[in-house]
Amino acid sequence: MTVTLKEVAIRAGVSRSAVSRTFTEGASVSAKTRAKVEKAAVELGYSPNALASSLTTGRTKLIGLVSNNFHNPLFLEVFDLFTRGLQERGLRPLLVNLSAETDPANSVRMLRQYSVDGVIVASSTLPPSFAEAFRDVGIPVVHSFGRYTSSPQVHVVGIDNIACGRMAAQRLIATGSQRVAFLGGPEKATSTQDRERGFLEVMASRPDIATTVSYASAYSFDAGRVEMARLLQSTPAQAYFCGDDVLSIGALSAIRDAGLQVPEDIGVIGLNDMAMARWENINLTTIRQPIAEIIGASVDLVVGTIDQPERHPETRLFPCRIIERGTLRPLA
Amino acid sequence: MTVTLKEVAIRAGVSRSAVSRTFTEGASVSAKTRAKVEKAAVELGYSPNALASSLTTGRTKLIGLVSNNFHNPLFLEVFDLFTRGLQERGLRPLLVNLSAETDPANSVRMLRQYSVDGVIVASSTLPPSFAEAFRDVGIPVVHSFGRYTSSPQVHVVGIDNIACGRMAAQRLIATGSQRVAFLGGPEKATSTQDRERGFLEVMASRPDIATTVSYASAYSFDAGRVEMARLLQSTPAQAYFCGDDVLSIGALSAIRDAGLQVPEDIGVIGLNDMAMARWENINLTTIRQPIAEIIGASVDLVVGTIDQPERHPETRLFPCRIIERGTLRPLA
DNA sequence: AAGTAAATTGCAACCGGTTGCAAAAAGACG
DNA sequence: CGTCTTTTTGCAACCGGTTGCAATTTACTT
Repeated sequence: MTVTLKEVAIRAGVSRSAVSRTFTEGASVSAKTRAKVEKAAVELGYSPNALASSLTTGRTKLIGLVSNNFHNPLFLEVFDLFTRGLQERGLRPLLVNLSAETDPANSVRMLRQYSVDGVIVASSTLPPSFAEAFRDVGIPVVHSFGRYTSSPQVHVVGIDNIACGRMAAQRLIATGSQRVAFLGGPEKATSTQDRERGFLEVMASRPDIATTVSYASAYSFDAGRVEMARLLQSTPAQAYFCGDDVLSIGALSAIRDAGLQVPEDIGVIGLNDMAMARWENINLTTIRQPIAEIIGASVDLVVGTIDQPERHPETRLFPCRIIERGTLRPLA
Repeated sequence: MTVTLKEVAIRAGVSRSAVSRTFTEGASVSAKTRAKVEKAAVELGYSPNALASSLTTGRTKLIGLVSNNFHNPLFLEVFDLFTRGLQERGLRPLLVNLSAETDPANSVRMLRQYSVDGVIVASSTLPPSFAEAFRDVGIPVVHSFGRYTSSPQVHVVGIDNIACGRMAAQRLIATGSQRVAFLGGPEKATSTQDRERGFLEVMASRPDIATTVSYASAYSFDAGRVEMARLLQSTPAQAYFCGDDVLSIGALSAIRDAGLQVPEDIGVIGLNDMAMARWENINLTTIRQPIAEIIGASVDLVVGTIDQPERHPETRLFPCRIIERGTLRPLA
C-alpha cells in the first residue's frame, strides 16, 4: 500500500537521491529531473515519509502540547488556537493529557521517544519545574500561562497575575464596597497564589475595607458554587474577585440561588474572558486575558528556540484589561 | 544530547541486537544480558526512539485525531476522553484541527506522511466521504459521532440521530403543546438532517399539532440566540427541540431576554447533555448522548482494525435518553 | 560425560529516507 | 572547438532501530 522513494526512483528512471532532492526545499535538481520525478510520484501516489526523513534531518516537526486543563472551557479555545498556530507553521501537535499527573517524568520520556522538536506546556497550575524537566533533557520548551520568575529557566508566556490581582482589587475598591474578597482556585496553583498576592497587596493599603480570602478546590463551576454557598452561610463580602471565569459562573449560580441580586447585593469579577463570559445570560464582568497573543507568542518562541537552541530563556507577559459587563456595579 | 542504542550496546558490552531485544516485548534475552543492558541504559539515560523503530515494525502508535469542532464545549470533554483513552492503550493522539476545511486531501496526506496507525474522525457535521478518504489509502479509520449508513464503508460510532429526533418529538407532544418546532444546527450537517427527519416523522402522525422547522447557522450560542430572536418576532412555538445544547442555551438566552418564562411560555429540549447542561443556572432538559461509551467504542474499533485490517466496517450506535431538568414542562 | 534439544547471541541486511563527495554533464568564454 | 566553471547526478554511508538466520551457549537426558 505504501509507496517508497525507491519505487518512484525506478519509475522515473533516476537515482533515489534525485527523488529525495526534488522533495527537499533548496536542493539541487534540474527542471527536467524534477518533472520526471513529480510525474512518477503522482502516478504512484507517493508522499515522503516524514518520520524516516526525521532520522537524518533531526527534525520531526512534532510539537508536544502538554496540558492538564481538560475541564475548563477556556482551554478549548486554547487548543483551537494552538493547533491552528502550529499547523500554519507546518508543525504537528502531539497532545498529552496529564489528567491529575504532576510528575513530568512520563511526559518527558514519551515525548523524547517521539523526538518532538519542542514542547509547549499549557497550564496555569503546574509549577515551573514541570517545564524545566524538558529543558533539562535538551528539548526546547515554552510554558504558556505559566508563572513569571525574575530569572527564568525556561520561556514563560502569560499574564502578570500579580498585576491582575491588583487591578481586580482596585476595581472592587471603586465599587465602594466595605467588604471585598478573593475567591481563588486551588491553593497550590501558581496563578491562584499570584493573583491573591497582588490583590492583598493593594487591599493592605485600605485597612478600612474588610478583606477576606478563600479557595475553591478547582477551577470549575462546581467548586465555585460550593465555595460560594459556604461563604453565603455567614456574612459574605459585597464584591468578589474570582480566580477564573468558570469559577465565577459557579459562584454566581450560588448567589442567585440564595435569592440575592447581582451586582446589587454581591458583585463578581472573573478572569480570562472566555467566550462564554459574554453570553447574554452570563454577562460576566471579567479581566480579559489575551489568549490569542499568548499562544501566538508561545508558538513563536518554541519555533525560535528550535532554530536557536542556546537562546536565553525569556518571559513574555501580556497586559490584561477589565471588560465591564453586568456582574459588578459600574464605576461612578 | 541524544543517546542511541549503539552507545548502550558498547557500554554494556553486548551487541546492538541485544539492546534492542531487551526493549522489545517478548524477545529472547537472558536475565544476565538484560540486567547489563538495563544498567547501561539508565546510566546513559537512554530511551528508544519510537520513530526509528516504527520504520521496521511498521507501527508508530500514532493516531490521527481529526476534528472540526473546536467551538463546542462538548468537544473539550470529547478530547479529554479521547486523549485519555488512547494514552491508556499506549497510543498518541496527533491532533488535526480542520477549522472550516471539508476536503480530506490535506489531512490524508499529512497523516500519511506521519505514518499514523489509525485515524479517528470526530465530527457530527462531516460527511461519510471524509472518513472514507482514509480508508481509501488503507489507513484504519473510525468516524465518531458520524452518520449511520446501512452499508457502511468505514466504522461509524455514534447515536441514532433519527431516533433522537423521534424521542424529542414524542417528549414535546407529551407537554401538550399545540405548536412545536425543530431548531436545527447547520442545514448541511448530517446530524441536523437526521434529527429533523426523525422529528418530522413522528410529528406527521399528529397533524393537529403545528410543526415548524428552522436552522441556526452553526452549533453555537450566538447562532441559537440569533435564530430564536428571529423566531420570537412572529408567533413562536411552545416547545422547541434544539439540535444541540449550546444552541439551546443561546435560544434560552433570547427567550428570557424577551421576557418570557421557561418552561411555562416556551419549553426547550437540547441534545448532548454536555457538562454545562446540568449547571444549576442553566439546568437544561436534554437528550443525553453517552460520549464516554462512544469514545471507548471508537478507540476499541480503531485498535481492532489496526490488528485486523480486513475487518468489516461496522456501525455502533448507542442509545440516548432524556435527562429531565428545568427547561421543559414535566410530564403529567 | 557425551549427546541432543532449547535458549541466547551476533552478524548483516533492511526499514525509508538524506547527504558529502567525486564524477559527469551542462554552460560560459575566448 | 577546447578549456574552465558551475550545476546536476549517483554512489555509498549513515540516521536509530529490528529481525531472520546461523552460530554459540546453556540446559537436559541418560
